[in-house]
Amino acid sequence: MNPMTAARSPLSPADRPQLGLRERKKIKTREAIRTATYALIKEQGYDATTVEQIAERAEVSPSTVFRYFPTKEDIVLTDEYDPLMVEELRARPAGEPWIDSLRHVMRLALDGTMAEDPEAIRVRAHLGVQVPAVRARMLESMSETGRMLREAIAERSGLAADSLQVRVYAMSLIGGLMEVSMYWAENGFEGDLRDLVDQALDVLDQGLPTKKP
Amino acid sequence: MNPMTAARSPLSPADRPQLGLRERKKIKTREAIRTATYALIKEQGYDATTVEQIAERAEVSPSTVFRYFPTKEDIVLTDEYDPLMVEELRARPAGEPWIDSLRHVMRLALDGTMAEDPEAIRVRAHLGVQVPAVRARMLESMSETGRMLREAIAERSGLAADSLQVRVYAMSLIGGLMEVSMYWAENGFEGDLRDLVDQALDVLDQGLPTKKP
DNA sequence: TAGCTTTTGAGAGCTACTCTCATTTCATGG
DNA sequence: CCATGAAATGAGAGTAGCTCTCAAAAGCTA
Repeated sequence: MNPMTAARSPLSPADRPQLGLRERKKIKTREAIRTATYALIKEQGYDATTVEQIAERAEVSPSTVFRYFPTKEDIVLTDEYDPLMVEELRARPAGEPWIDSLRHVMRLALDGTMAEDPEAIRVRAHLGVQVPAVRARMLESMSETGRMLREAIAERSGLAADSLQVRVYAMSLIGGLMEVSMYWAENGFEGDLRDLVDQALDVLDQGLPTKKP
Repeated sequence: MNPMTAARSPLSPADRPQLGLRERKKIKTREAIRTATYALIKEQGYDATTVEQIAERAEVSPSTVFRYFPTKEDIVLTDEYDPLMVEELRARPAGEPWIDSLRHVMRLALDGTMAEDPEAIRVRAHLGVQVPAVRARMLESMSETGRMLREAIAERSGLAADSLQVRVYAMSLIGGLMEVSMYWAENGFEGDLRDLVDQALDVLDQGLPTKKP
């Protein structure tokens, strides 16, 4: 799920001789652009950072930046994990309630990311709160993930993946999960994100705890 | 709620002498810009329509267009209803389950819009499906509405409006409702949008119908 | 090393959007 | 009804994201 996923490729460094020099260079360039972007944003903020500056620091031309990332927001947000998560989701036992499957997959993704680049996850959430364009792009990319979710839900519920019910349900999950990282960032990154996700999934599964019976 | 709300001001035409000439002109200009935009988009599509063209057809300068609408997307999406809906929501009896309140308010807004400008509602949904930027802006504006929703939910649930639970719940409703208009547009605007909203609210309230017990 | 393919850089161009400043247009009190 | 102040407009320059084209550079293959 996007806002809480790794920035750096899981196949990260370029020290793998089985790939041709060309491929290795491409990976390096990608990383250079991202690193430069993160650094500049940390120094100057998102809006004040231009693609030209990013290109300069990454030692490539602006054209190349756009060749690697379709938009400036994508430099911050792209992750290579989503496809993996979908597989993982599909691999869960068919009898398992989808909320549990989701819980499992989310935790997996979060753990993986935390281990690899605990900074990125925070930076993203933070930018999501501050920069509308980034938040928008985040929602976009999450709703793409939502489309995949549909199928998993459909399989388990017996409903059609493109039925109104399944679509609404999937998108409501996405919306709820999105809000978690917003909440986390707005409250100074307090607490363990994974616990927050758990709580959110409880709400999404069972509704709000009824406090006045 | 945004994507299904009126394009034209509920206080529409400029034939109200109690307002000064200045105010009446402003309303007229707003309408001229919106009308021009809708027409041009119908002719050429969203991306092919430039702000310059809009300005020309509306007989104002491009500067003026941006003075009235912060972004091009806003020309299509802005509505003056959201505040009204929040009031309406708050006016519902305190004992009523919020889902019913929401249902009521949504139906109200939809009926109002249908009566005033049945075209706009379709155009918006359609653009939401086709143009990522518009969809993004739609989501943005809906999540603003979601912030208001929080308070109504908080009042009725006894939880804090800014608690994780309430925020997640509110945003999941928003996500679900957003998906309705996407679904509607993608399926050729078949069926009554209000019925679809009703069905969506059922799902959001009770979860998916369990078809294999 | 020669020839082919892919990647890159340079640069022109478009458009959304911002800002400034002079001009016009409305409002108002004498 | 006109003079003065306030608000809205237009013109224009400027920025930045993003696209496209084309020629040079770099890696690949034989």
